[in-house]
Amino acid sequence: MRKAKRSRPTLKDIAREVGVHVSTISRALNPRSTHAVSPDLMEKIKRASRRRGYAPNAAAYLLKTNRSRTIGVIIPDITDPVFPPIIRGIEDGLARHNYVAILANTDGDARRQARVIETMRPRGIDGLILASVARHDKELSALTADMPAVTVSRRTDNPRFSSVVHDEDDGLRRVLTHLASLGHRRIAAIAGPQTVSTGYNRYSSYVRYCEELSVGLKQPLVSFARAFNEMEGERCAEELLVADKPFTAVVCANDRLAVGAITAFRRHKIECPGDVSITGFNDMALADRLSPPLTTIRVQHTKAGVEAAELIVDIVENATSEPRHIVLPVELIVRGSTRALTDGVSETAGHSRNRREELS
Amino acid sequence: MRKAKRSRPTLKDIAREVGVHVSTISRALNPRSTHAVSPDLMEKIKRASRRRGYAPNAAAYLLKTNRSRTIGVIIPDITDPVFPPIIRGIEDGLARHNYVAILANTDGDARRQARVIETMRPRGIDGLILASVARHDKELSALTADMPAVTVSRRTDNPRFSSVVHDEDDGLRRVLTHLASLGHRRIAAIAGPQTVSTGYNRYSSYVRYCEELSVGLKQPLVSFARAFNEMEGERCAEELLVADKPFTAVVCANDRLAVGAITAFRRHKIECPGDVSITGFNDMALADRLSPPLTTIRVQHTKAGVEAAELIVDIVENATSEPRHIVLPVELIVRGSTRALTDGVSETAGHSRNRREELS
DNA sequence: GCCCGTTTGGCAATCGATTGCCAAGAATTG
DNA sequence: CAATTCTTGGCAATCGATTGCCAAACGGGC
Repeated sequence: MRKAKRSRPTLKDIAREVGVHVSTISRALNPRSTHAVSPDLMEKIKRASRRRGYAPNAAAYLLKTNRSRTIGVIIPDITDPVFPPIIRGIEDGLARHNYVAILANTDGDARRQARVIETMRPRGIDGLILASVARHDKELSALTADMPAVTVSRRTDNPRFSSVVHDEDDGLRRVLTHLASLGHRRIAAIAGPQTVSTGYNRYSSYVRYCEELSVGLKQPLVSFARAFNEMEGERCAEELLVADKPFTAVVCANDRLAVGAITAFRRHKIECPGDVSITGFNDMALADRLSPPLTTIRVQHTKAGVEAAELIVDIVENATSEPRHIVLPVELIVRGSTRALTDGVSETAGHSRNRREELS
Repeated sequence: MRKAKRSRPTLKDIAREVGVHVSTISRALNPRSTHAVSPDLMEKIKRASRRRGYAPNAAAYLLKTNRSRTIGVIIPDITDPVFPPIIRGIEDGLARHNYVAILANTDGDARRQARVIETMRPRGIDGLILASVARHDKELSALTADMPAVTVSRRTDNPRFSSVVHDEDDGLRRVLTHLASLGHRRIAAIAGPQTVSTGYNRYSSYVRYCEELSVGLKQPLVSFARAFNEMEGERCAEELLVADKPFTAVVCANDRLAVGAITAFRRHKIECPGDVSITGFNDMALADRLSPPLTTIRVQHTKAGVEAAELIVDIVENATSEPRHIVLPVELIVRGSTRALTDGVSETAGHSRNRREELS
């Protein structure tokens, strides 16, 4: 049973070629133990290993050292346009340190999340990057008890996880200040799921800044989405309409909700931005090509991914224990979906719809 | 130096617990050698390993068997909306067989592609799924000479790769038949990069069906994009306009090119679908929410990913040598970006623009 | 010329699972 | 009852790299 023909060279092969023991080769190639090898031998070994294209066998390395240079990346659903840029950033960041990513989708389902983590664990991943965390998730804490982990784009209430998030609060401040400056005084909201930090934080900030700027409604008009997608955006928009309270603008917890809301309003002949101003959050791909182009908050998704990668690598390599939290600044992008409230237009979205229905 | 406290149980642990040799445990747990273990011992072993939560150490398994149950997935850029659904399909398909995916982006760059393959190889990947291949790529053939590989969504001229692609030809036939039925007789094209099979095939089919249906221009009016993105779509649309030949419709090689074209035409006050009908390809996310909603070809991205995963697993596990090629059917989705040529409108996009310029 | 300290490099155990080979005991047969 | 076959399960080598420990070899000081 001979060795497969084209199999990659091993330490032993290089050792045979140079004429020394494998352990010497190992030490020569490992920066931490270089001192134990004479310079000229060193040179010979380096040349030989380069010539033969030697690369250490990852399995053997992992088996011996328990370090795989592999990070598990867990996201709800890669087809949600928020995640690709994050993942891209993660991969670029990991690649800088010669790490690779194993990816898995959970669809936001805790059972699936448990399954994928258990699939990854025996593969010896060094750590996890979680883009899927809910605010409370004790199971997750148990599952990852012995593993470095950082959350990206979201946070969890477990203080042991490091995190990279966007400045949601500042985003809402900018959005509401912008709407206020356009004259809007009755601003409704389509909030995201309150089980994840983004949904929760954006909603809290909305409430706070509405009050500070006095631009909310007396009895707040908010509809809560059960997911960050267009369908829920449509449903919530309908819900706002049936409340029959006048509003002139709607702050949505993300772009996809905004897209759904615009569609639903349009069905009721309430046009954006003519009859109602709508804002999103994220500045996802194509947000500028929609009709109308979306006024939204641009967040640094790719950067967040890169930072998360750097963070996890640092934790893994330096056994950093103190969790760190990075907050990335955001930017307001004003496009066509928001418009100044003109004096002539006293009618509001909430009312126009009802009047129309009475007529028909 | 004691063993780390919470480290996962190994075969040895289970063996000690049941009171037999590790090799017996191994055989009992491995379906292929079950016959060599008595039923009741079998039962005891299964119970014990389940109770302790035993999972084989992937590194040891890989080291010994050279099988990692890991597939490398190489794509140009995950932030291009075509790829997420493919990747999703791949992961779901792989998960069914207990495989995982390692992901890497190449940005279509051959050097990066070589680098990522060389990063993956020592990790013992069992095979590759390539979404990034160019039509000709001899380097790739060399890099992957000893590795199972399938291409998805694209093909390469190397016949040894299995592939999963969409029926591009039928897509173009449907698009052109649709436009012809709307009365269009001068149909221009924005073709994709001819270095990849999708760009090349779609263009060839466009040429062929234009002729068959006699809906092309006498001297064909085609602009070639250097990449499948909005910017190139804009550039190509401009290029079509300067040619100063009348056309009433533009067939674009994918949705992003179409989006760019619509933007560029609009800049010239040529409205879609009023002045020109435009079609895309892929039916990417949000294609239905654009203005105008895009008439396009829906392809089964997720299915393609799943099929590619099934294919590579089959090749890996059964050492299938005969390459297989799967072609998935496509579907025409008619939306707002195409419109019947009304008799009243004799004016064409190519001309209207010039007249306008003369006036101004 | 002897002793001691420092390099330099080899030996061998180890990580965890797989598997060919062998042996003991059980079962079958004549 | 003896001989033979079958079942069951243990032994030990192996995959490739790492690393603690030990032993030459070498140089310098007295």
